[in-house]
Amino acid sequence: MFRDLKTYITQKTNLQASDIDFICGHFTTQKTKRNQILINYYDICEDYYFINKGAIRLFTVNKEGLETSRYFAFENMFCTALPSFIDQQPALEYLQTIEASDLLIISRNDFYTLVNTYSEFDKIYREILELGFITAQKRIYGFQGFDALEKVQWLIQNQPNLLLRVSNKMAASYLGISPSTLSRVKKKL
Amino acid sequence: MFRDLKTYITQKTNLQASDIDFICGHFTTQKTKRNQILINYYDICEDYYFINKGAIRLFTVNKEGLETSRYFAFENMFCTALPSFIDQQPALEYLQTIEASDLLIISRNDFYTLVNTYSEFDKIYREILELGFITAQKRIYGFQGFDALEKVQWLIQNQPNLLLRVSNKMAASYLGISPSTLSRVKKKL
DNA sequence: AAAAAACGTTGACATAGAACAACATTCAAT
DNA sequence: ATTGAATGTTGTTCTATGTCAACGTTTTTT
Repeated sequence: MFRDLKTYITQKTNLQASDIDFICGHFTTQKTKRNQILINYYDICEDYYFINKGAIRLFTVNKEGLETSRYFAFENMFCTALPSFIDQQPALEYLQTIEASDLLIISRNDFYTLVNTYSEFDKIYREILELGFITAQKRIYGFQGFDALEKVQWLIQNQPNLLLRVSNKMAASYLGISPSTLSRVKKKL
Repeated sequence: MFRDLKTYITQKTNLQASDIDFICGHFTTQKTKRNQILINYYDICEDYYFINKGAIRLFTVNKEGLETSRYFAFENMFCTALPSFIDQQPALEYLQTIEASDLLIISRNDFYTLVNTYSEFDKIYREILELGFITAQKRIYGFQGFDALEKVQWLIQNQPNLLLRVSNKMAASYLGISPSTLSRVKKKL
């Protein structure tokens, strides 16, 4: 149950097995169906999720009812509506499993307690933030001035899983292009 | 000289004056002219900058020689080419003062030493990362599916300083629109 | 103060990609 | 296995915005 999380923590820290067990003890499990909503638009995010199996999408819906996908997370990744988790403001976005998934869940309180208790766990959080920051940066900069074809090529380079695991529609809304354009571009590759 | 930095740290931590003095002792000062390059494209970023006075732009130049602006920082903000600072890879971007500026500089080594020595300083770094992450997110999501007018309105809402402090050209390259379009859009506001 | 360079504005034109629609295909639930 | 719904594809049309160029204005340099 905690096998993958233990591996994850072991790889990233020097914590002892007993500490890792203690940390894992703060997580509960949840099995979800496909397309199950974990966080709603006006929810204040209270949990951090670790994906044992499955995939999570972060997306929002604009006033015209159009969905835009913000982020996708897969196995062995931590994922949540981080701005809301940090600031405790309404998420203004949805968190949704897009495949039947096995999740490990830790509450915000427990998470920050661990961060403040174990400097090694703090390092994990720091790494998540650093990585999240870099990923977000790359995405901004990768897309700046790119046309549709270049965006798709960038995606294949930088997140090759994504096009294989999610629908064209979702990928298109992640790239900020229309599904038709994505369809046309794919033929040119 | 360290007045603003001391205020900054005092506001964000519970550190004693003596600790704050010790921390400030790791910073050196630098006065720069307008348009002075702090970090070059292939540099590995070794320093963190705190802006006492002035403004810094993070930008890159694509293969066609076109500049795109990535980030602007002003007084009382920390700023660097963070991905390179974190990973010690070539920056692939430039850091440049866009006004005559007074900077405080701390080396990466000293910075991480402080982060690992003072849990309170670690919190500052964590806040920088959290804030950087949220800002980057907001920028991605704020721009997704926005037309030129909406982008400018977003900018006025979220970073009102920016349009006042930087040239149209730089603002346009930050928004991912052409200077002509920005000029036209501004008339409609 | 003069000259040069950079920047901002505006018009005319070109174009990538959105929108819409029709049809084909795949998926998912019973 | 069958059926209905969601997704993917492709053609046509339309629009926002880029590009280019000309001109005016501001800034920088000498």
